[in-house]
Amino acid sequence: MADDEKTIPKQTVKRLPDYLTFLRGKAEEGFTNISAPVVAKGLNLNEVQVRKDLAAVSESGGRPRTGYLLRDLILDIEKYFGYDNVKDAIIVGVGHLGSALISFEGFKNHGLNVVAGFDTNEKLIGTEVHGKKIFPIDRISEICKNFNVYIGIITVPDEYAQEICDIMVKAGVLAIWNFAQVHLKVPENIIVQNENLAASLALLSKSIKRHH
Amino acid sequence: MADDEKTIPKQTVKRLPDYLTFLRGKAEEGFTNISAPVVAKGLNLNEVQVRKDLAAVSESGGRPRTGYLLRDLILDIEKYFGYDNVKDAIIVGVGHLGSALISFEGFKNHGLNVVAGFDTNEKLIGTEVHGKKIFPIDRISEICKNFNVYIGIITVPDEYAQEICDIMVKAGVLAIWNFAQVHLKVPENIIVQNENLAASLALLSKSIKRHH
DNA sequence: TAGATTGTTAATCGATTAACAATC
DNA sequence: TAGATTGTTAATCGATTAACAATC
Repeated sequence: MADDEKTIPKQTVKRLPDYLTFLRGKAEEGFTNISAPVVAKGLNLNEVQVRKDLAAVSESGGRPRTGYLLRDLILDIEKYFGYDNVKDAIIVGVGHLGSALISFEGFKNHGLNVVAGFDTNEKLIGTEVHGKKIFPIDRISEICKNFNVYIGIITVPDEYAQEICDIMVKAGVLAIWNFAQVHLKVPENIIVQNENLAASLALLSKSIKRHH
Repeated sequence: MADDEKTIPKQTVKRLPDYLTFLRGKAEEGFTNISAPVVAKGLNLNEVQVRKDLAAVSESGGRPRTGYLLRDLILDIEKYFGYDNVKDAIIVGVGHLGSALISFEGFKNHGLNVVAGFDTNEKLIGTEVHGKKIFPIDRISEICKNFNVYIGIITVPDEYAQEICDIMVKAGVLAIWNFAQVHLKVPENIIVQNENLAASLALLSKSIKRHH
């Protein structure tokens, strides 16, 4: 079987979602074509960088003078991320952050679907939060396996994060999005992405210091 | 006045919050010393990289064989980020995500303090969400100026994000943490950090594809 | 045609990793 | 002393930017 997917540089992959958001906005405004220089200006990036990024992901390429067909370009990026087949995820920990994420509209646009929430809180179990059912922790494995869920989101307090992580791994979860401020120990083949919100904000506030 | 702060590479700065979280955990476990190889193993990073990172931020340096004094190292990182003087921030948009962030415990550990929330919802105005008062949008400027708030968090629906951004800039906000999926237009001197949660999750789910 | 834009090759830049001497 | 660890210099790697020919 051919490896028909070009290897796209890591940094480029990180920028693709931003391009996608920007391009979708332009499409809504009624544009049908878009050029690299316009995208670069809009997102405050280097022109050549954008050109290379778009070239890397675009199947049909752009045309001198007119640029890219906006619709095709959007489809190419969506295809790269596999948005054609929606992926399911579970959220464990339906506190403030967890329930905010359950209801997060933005996921839809990126081919993601939260199928269920899990919590230890008896009052929550059996109820629905923003239309998603909440189950007890001990049903994680069963539900993940039945519904082929490979993505887990951890929004429990720090001290329970590792425990939940272990349960997820046993349940067949392959990728974990971790909001707890804990470094999770996982087998080699499992991918963990730590979302340290406080750290992000700290970095932002740090950047003020320099200018001020 | 001396530029007594070494310029630390951008990528190193990004890792510092992770070191901090890890080191604090080790301190709680009762360790008094820590070496670069231990940190590297714990966070799955290259040993030399950690050594360079720690050397960049540590004032007193480490010692062969014993490593760094854990307490000092933590203080050095905290000092670098300026955690000695807590910084205030406001949140505009007290929906699910906004109210989750208001209550987010993690901010404390990073020298950040949310002083107030703002919303258009009449039912919310005047109430408290997790102990923070909610004000109407038209009081953003007054409150930011009175309390010297330079950090703004945007958690409103996409279509209002630019409008809120403009109000913040006029109110003297210097750094904006944007959760809306919109590219904000700001003057040159204002820093915007986009937190595209859906995109992060998309990247994570993408990484599964490769291994699976 | 003239000019804007693409795609690509080459040059630069910064970050990571390797190698190693110095130290306790 | 032997061995682990630091700090630093050099080599490698990857990403960004510059330069430019090809194209419509």
